[in-house]
Amino acid sequence: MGRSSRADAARHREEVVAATSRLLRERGAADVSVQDLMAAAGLTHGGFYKHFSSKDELMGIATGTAHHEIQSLLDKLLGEIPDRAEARAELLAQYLAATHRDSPGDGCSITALASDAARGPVEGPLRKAYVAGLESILGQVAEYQDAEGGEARRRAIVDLTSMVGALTLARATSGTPLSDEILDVVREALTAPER
Amino acid sequence: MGRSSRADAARHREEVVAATSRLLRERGAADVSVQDLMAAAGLTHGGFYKHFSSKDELMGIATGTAHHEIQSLLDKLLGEIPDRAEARAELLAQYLAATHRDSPGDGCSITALASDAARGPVEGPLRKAYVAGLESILGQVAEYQDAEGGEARRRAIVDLTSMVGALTLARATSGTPLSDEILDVVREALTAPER
DNA sequence: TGTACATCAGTGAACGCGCGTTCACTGATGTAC
DNA sequence: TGTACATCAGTGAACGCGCGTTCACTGATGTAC
Repeated sequence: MGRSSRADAARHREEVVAATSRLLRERGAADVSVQDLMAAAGLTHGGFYKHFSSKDELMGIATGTAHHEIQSLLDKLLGEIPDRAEARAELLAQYLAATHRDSPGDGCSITALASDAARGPVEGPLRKAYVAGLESILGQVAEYQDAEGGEARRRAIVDLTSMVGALTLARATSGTPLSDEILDVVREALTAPER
Repeated sequence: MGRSSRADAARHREEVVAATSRLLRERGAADVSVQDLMAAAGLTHGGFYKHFSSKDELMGIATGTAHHEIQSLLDKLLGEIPDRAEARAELLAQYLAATHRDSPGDGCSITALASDAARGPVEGPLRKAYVAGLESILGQVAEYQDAEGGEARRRAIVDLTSMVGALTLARATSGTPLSDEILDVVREALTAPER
């Protein structure tokens, strides 16, 4: 084989992180192996530790990458739709959709990684990155609310918990009629005019 | 050692199922081992297959046991408080509490096992038991609503998704101020008078 | 009630497997002159 | 620009480990008479 150029090595690292960000959301930390992740960049597993100090460290890095991807989408959507209420309705429509339910790999990291964050070690890299990202995303969801300050934050918490709960249950029941029903009912309830 | 009596064997089986029901909710299916579960009944791992055909089968049985435990609690609470609105408020108070967040082992199986159901095989015993229990529990939560028929079901879906989302995020952030904030904000939002 | 024997719950060693991590090695890349 | 050498990204075998599952065995329990 022989040594790769610095540019190639940097590209390999990025490919591994990107693949991890996707597979981590799809399968969870326990079900992605170092071998899988390196293979995603066309490499064998041995060189892993030239890039990362441990699997745990990569889990933290990839959690941050996944969160940043979602934060970009939130920023983009709010930038495209000036009216807050409309932007919020569009966010809910995209979030509580069958497409989102069926592609966790490029979907919301808050929902996809919640159980890994809850069950992993409190001081672990994944948990730390998860919590930091959640705080940021909560701030972004608050900007979608037709309110300011504490009230905007409270509404953001209510919106986000409903979104996470609905997507979580829709995924747990996917393939059954209940799954679509959950998405539809919650989306309609959250966008009902009396709110 | 020698053979155990039928009564002892039946007790052992029950102990293993009970321990699984608890540990499964705490750690998830991948992080409970056959050895752990047998040890909980004071046994060694070898005899496991005298009781169950596979670890997967036990995961399905224990999911059902956990669901039944929650269903009993829901029944009991509704039986004790005649007024539906009061019963619902009490349910929300108990569900969205630090105590519940901190003891997943005897807490809501819908929240605790959602990611195992979502990530496991669609035709696996755990997923099947999970979905069946979710339908039943949804029916019970509908009885807490001040409405009938489709409207009661819709409100139950909204309540349950909020409860699941809030508990999930509170657990993912436990130990931080945000965790308590999520429980408080969602509980207050769901029990606000204008609802 | 007592005896002989079959049953089978539980034991503990063994199996193949995949995991995260380590390491001696290879050889193209990067650097010093 | 060309050459000599040091660097280090990637390889693939090896490590110890815990897993789910199998199995020959033990000996108390359950049953038939």
